[in-house]
This record gives sequence, C-alpha cells and structure tokens, in this order.
Amino acid sequence: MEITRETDYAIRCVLYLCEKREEITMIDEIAREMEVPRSFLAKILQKLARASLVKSFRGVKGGFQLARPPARISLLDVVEAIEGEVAMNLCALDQALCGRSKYCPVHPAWVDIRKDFRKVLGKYNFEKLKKTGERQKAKG
Amino acid sequence: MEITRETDYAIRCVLYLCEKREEITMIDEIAREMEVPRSFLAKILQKLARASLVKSFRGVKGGFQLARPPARISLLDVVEAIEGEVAMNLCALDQALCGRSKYCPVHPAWVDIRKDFRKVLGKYNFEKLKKTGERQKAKG
DNA sequence: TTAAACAGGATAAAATCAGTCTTAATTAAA
DNA sequence: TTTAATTAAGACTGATTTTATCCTGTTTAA
Ligand code: SF4
Ligand code: SF4
Repeated sequence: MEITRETDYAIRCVLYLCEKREEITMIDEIAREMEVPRSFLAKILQKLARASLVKSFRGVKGGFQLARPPARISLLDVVEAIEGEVAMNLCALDQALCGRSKYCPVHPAWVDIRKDFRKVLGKYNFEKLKKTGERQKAKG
Repeated sequence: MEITRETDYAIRCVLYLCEKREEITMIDEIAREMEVPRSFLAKILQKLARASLVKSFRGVKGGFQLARPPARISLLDVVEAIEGEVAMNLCALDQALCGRSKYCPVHPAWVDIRKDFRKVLGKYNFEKLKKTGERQKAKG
C-alpha cells in the first residue's frame, strides 16, 4: 500500500529543484540538502529524466533542472515515474493478470478505485505543495 | 502501492462467506472455491477473526462465519485487517517517523490523501460488491 | 587534455512476501 | 471416554523486492 522510500526521495528531489527553478543543480547538492543517499539519488534522477520531469546536463557544470513549471508536475507524475502505473490491485491495470477477473465482483471496484486514487494524487501539484509548505511554516 | 496477494485472498474469502451467510464454512471449502492455498488461508482467517470480521468455531463441525452483515464490511475493513492502517506514506500515520515532517511541504498532503483514500475504500461494502457482480454476470 | 559531472550495469545486504509445517487446543460424535 | 475433525499459533523457508553501492564509460567546460 505504501509508496517506497525511493518515491519519497524522488518527491523531495523534485521539491528541491522547484526551489532552484532557474539553476542547474548537481546530484551532490540535492542529496546533501534533501538527505538522500547520493548514489541512490543518481538512479532516481535517471528515472525522473526518462519520465521527462527533469532535464539532465552532462559534463562539467552539468546537473539537473526541472523540465516543466512546478504547477505542471503532480504527485501522481512523480509516483508513476518511479513506481509505474498506480493501482491498488494489478487486475485494475490488466484484467488478464487474474483468471478470476471475468466473474469476480471486486474487479470492477478496483478499476473504479484506481481512477479515484489517480484523481486524488493528480490534484497535488508542486506549486500547490509549496504554498501549503509556506502556510505551515507561518503557523509554527 | 499495491495490496498484497494476502489481502486479495482475504477479500475473496469474505466474498465467499457472504454467499454462505447462514452456514459455518470450513477452510478447505473456501480455499478450494476461491483458489487460495489452504495453509495460507488459515493464517488469513486468523487475522480476519482477530479483526472481528469473521467468527471462528473450533472442533468437529467447526469453521468460519461472517461476523456482521455484508453491508457492514467494507474493502477498507478487510485491507486494514490484513495490512494494518492504510496510508500512502507512513509519515501520514505518525509524523515522528520522519525527521523532516515538521517543515516538509508534502507531509500535510499525505495526511489529506490518506483521508481521501480511506473514504474511497470505505464506500465499497460487500453488499454493494455482490450487486455489481450480479450486474456484471448479467451483461456477459 | 583534463577534471567534473552524469549514464548505465553489475552486485549485494536486508526486508518483505508468500507461503509451508508442526504441534497444540477444542469439540461433536461414536 | 475416545476418536477424528477442525481451528490456533508459531517456527521456518525460498523467492522477490527494496535499498542501496560500486565500477566503467560518456560527455563537456575550461
Ligand atoms: S480482485 Fe478479483 S479479479 Fe482482481 S485479482 Fe482479486 S480475484 Fe482477481
Ligand atoms: S520527507 Fe516529507 S513526505 Fe517524506 S516522509 Fe518525511 S515528512 Fe513525509
């Protein structure tokens, strides 16, 4: 049911790149600031890059940069970039994965639930998260 | 992100006991009909019993029976009976589990998301699932 | 040319998943 | 009162996934 730590790291990473919108940021800096193991983060950034959420630059002065504005990156985007398609039950993605699906009364429920979950996760974009964070900071 | 196979088995099991509302049903029968490994199912039924979703009867003529009407058992109940509290991120259950939670802009989002997810899963009770199943059967 | 950076693959320890097995404890019925 | 049928509980196990690390190669600014 839970997202993996890898996904949590990925979200922290996108969060950091949101702050540094204009700059190209090195793995080392992100890893240090966001408390993510450096070599693990390198892998994570590769996945984010393949999903076109970040752009990578190689060579000296290389690093990473957000590929789109924070408002156009949602938690759903990041979760699916790392973990693949979101679903509580695999049969919601492909009914052929379970031989019982044709007559299983729960199967249609998982399909619906998947839609709802994706909708909820899609609502949270990083622009919004930043604002929530600021309100939180203001409070305490 | 996914429920475990154990949870899917548990749901099948509750589904079967819904059909046999009046009777006391043996592990062997449920295991056979729902295609769940018998010895694994025995463990699963213990968890369901501890969560008061089913009643168990020992000895000759023993077996299991639903503890409440299908309308009062939801997918959320079964999922939580098997996997414990539902949450996409553990920090939504206990902010002390992550040292960053006090200033993390994503933390409040996970708390909200958890509420939404529980609400969605709570909507599906087994009375409703049975009806969906019948509609499905009628169609194809 | 060189040093700084990312890319990609191989490897591995630890944790979790998906079970099995064995030994009780309970109970209806012979 | 004995027996056979049934669940309860916990130890154990192999496979898979998670959570990384390390090494070699490629790219690029200076
Ligand atoms: S919900 Fe039904 S169809 Fe989906 S995996 Fe479980 S048994 Fe199969
Ligand atoms: S970093 Fe934020 S979202 Fe991730 S676990 Fe910690 S508090 Fe929760």
